[in-house]
Amino acid sequence: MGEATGYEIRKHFEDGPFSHFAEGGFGSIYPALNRLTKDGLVDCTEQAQDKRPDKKVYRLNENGFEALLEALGRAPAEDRYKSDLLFMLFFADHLSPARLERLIDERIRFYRDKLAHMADCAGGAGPPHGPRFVHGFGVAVYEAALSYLETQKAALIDRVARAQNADAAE
Amino acid sequence: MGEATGYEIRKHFEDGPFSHFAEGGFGSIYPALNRLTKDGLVDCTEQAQDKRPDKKVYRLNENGFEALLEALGRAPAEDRYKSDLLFMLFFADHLSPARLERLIDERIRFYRDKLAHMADCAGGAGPPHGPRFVHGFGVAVYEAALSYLETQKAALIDRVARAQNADAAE
DNA sequence: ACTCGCATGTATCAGATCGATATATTGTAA
DNA sequence: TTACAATATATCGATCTGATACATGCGAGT
Repeated sequence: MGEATGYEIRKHFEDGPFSHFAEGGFGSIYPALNRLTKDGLVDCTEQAQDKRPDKKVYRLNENGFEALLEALGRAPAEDRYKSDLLFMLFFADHLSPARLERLIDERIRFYRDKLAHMADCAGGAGPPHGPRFVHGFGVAVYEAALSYLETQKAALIDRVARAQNADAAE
Repeated sequence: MGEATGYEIRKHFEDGPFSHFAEGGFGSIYPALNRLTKDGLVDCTEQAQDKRPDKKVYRLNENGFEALLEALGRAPAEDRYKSDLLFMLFFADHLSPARLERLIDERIRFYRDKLAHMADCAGGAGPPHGPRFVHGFGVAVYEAALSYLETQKAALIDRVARAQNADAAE
C-alpha cells in the first residue's frame, strides 16, 4: 500500500483498516521487516530527519508483490474469536449481579465507541473494493456482538440473581 | 468443572464450550497443568489403564477455585477477532472472481457447519447460566458473519470483475 | 516557567503461545 | 492389509505478545 515506516505499519494494525481482524506489535513488525529486507521482498531507504529520530522507510518491491500474490493463493487459516470477557461470563454463576452488570456495560460502551469510530473511516464507493467489504464485515460482527449484549444482559443478570437467592435461602 | 486429563481439556478447547472464544494446544495445556500443580492450585492423581496410556487426572482444589475467583475480579482483556480470510479479501482487487467465489463459499460452508454443530450442544434452560449466555453470543456472532458473507458475496465479486474488465480494456 | 504526558521513531527481551512432531496402543474403515 | 482416527503423554523451535528502553519536540495544564 505504498511506503511506510515500522511505526506507521503498527498504527494500521492499531487503529487502521487492519485493526478489526489482525494484530501486530513492534515485537512482530520490526523483526518481520528485517527478515523481509534480508529476503529481498521489501526495499528500505533510510531518511535522516531534523528534530526527529531517523526513519527507515519500507516499500514492497516486485519480488514482495509476487510473494503476496502467492500467499493469497494459499488456503486461509480459520478465523478465531478470542474473548476474555466470554471466558469470565462462562462462570457468570460465580459473579455478583453488580459485577456482571459492570462487565457487560463496559463492553457495550467499548463496542459503541468502536462502531462510532469505524463509521468515520467508512471508505468510499470506488475501487479498491476489498477494504470496504472487510470494513462491512467488521461492522456486521461488532453490531451483532453489541446487540446480543444489549438484549441479553438483563436476562442473564436476572437468572443469576434468582439462582443465587435460591441458594442462599437453603 | 470437575476432573479432566490434559487430553480432555484440549477437547474442550477444540470442540467444546470454550472453542468459540479461546484456544489451547498441548503446548500450552501440559506446561500449565504442571505449573498449577507445582503452585498447589490443582490436585493430580495418576491412573494406570489397561490397553491405554496412563492418565493423569487433574482437579481444581480450593486454592485453585479461589485463584479463579480472584482472576474473575480483574478487568478482562479486549476481545479480538483474527481472520486470515479478511486479510486476503482486503486485497480482493488482486484476486480473480473465481478465486473470490471459492474462498467465500468455503467460509460460508464452514460457518454453516459450525452453527449446525453448535445447535446440537445448545445446553438446557437451568443453571449454570453462564455457558448458555456464552453459547448464544457465539451463535449471534457467527450468524452475523455468515449472513454478511451470503448477502455481500455477489456484490463484491461483481464489483471486482467490473473493475478488472475496465482495467483490461484500457 | 515547569512539568507531564503524548506523538514520532527506533529496538530488544522474557515469557507465552502455536503447530508440528515423537511415542505407544487399539479399533475401524478403505 | 494398510492406513488412519482416537486415547494419552510430552517436547521443541519459531513466532507472537506486552512491557520496557531510548531520544526528542510539542502542546496542555498548573
